[in-house]
Amino acid sequence: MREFLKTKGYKMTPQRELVFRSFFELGEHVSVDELFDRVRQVDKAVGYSTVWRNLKLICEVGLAREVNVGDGVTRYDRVTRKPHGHFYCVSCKSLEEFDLNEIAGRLAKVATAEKFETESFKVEIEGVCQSCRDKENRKTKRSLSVSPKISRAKPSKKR
Amino acid sequence: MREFLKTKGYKMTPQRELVFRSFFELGEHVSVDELFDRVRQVDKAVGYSTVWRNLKLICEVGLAREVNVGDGVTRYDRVTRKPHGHFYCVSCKSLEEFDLNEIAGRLAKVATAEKFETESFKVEIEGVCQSCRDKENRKTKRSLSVSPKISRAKPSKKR
DNA sequence: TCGGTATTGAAATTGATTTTCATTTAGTGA
DNA sequence: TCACTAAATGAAAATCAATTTCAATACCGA
Repeated sequence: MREFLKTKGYKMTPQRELVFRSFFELGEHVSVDELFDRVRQVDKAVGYSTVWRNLKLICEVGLAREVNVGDGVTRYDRVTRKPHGHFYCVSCKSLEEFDLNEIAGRLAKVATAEKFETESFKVEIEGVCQSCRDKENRKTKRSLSVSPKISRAKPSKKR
Repeated sequence: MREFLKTKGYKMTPQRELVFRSFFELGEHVSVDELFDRVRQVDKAVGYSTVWRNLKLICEVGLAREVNVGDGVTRYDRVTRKPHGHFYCVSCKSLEEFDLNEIAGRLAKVATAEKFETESFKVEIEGVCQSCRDKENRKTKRSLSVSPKISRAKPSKKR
């Protein structure tokens, strides 16, 4: 890793190493905040911007990609050998992956047909996962819920 | 439209009508700012929040969807009969559509297999469109460009 | 070890999005 | 038509994630 970065003109620091390591430990769909929390568990002195910058760097060198599911927070997805899409559960906000093998091929074909030079795909399926659906069913059996008109509640957060 | 909204408990106002009309005139991938500008051309008195709220409302009643290409601005896409994906040109930031017919079918199959209740799909292909590629080619013939390390320039803006 | 450059951390800034609140208005029912 | 109530409006403020600034510090090659 150190060598890899060196060739690109970056230096290695303890903070950077910790951020990189934490990111790869956490795996998929990590937000800056999540990564920050993780890093802080090990070293309370690391600043938020350091985590942010290094996460960007991980993308920069091609080891991760941004993922945007429309809930207002950017997530970072490790770049793996296999292309994959995401199930995004609008209820519990969870993100699950599914294989994109065969679909990717078709997308590539579409792009080529349109003379578009593809860098990457993003495929998301939004909906409700099974466990949320089960929960919902149990609930509506008792009380008929009324949904509010316009609202997108967001949990608050402290840095 | 008026009747449609009434059944859902919403009132019709001149501002709302203007926002709705402007949105459908503009067509695809509209940002709040773009819509706001358009509305203002007709009526200088309409507030930004009114435009914003009514754009949300358009989504709420199912006539539009949010689209997020990761450039920091949410766009709103008219819901049409045909499912479509987007080409996002990372160079000129343009968004073009492509037909999703056959791919949508496959995605639906994947979702079903995973017991996921699908609400919608998002399919994006990121890359470089032909005209940008042409421009790029012409440029690099003269000077070898060096890309900056970390940077994401954003055009500034005034409300 | 030394020097130049990259990195860090705290705080400030940005820019989009969302909410607040006082005021106005649409639509309902008398 | 009139009055009333809930909804809508507009300006300004608040929020929130993302990004930049800047002074201090740490890497790493010579």
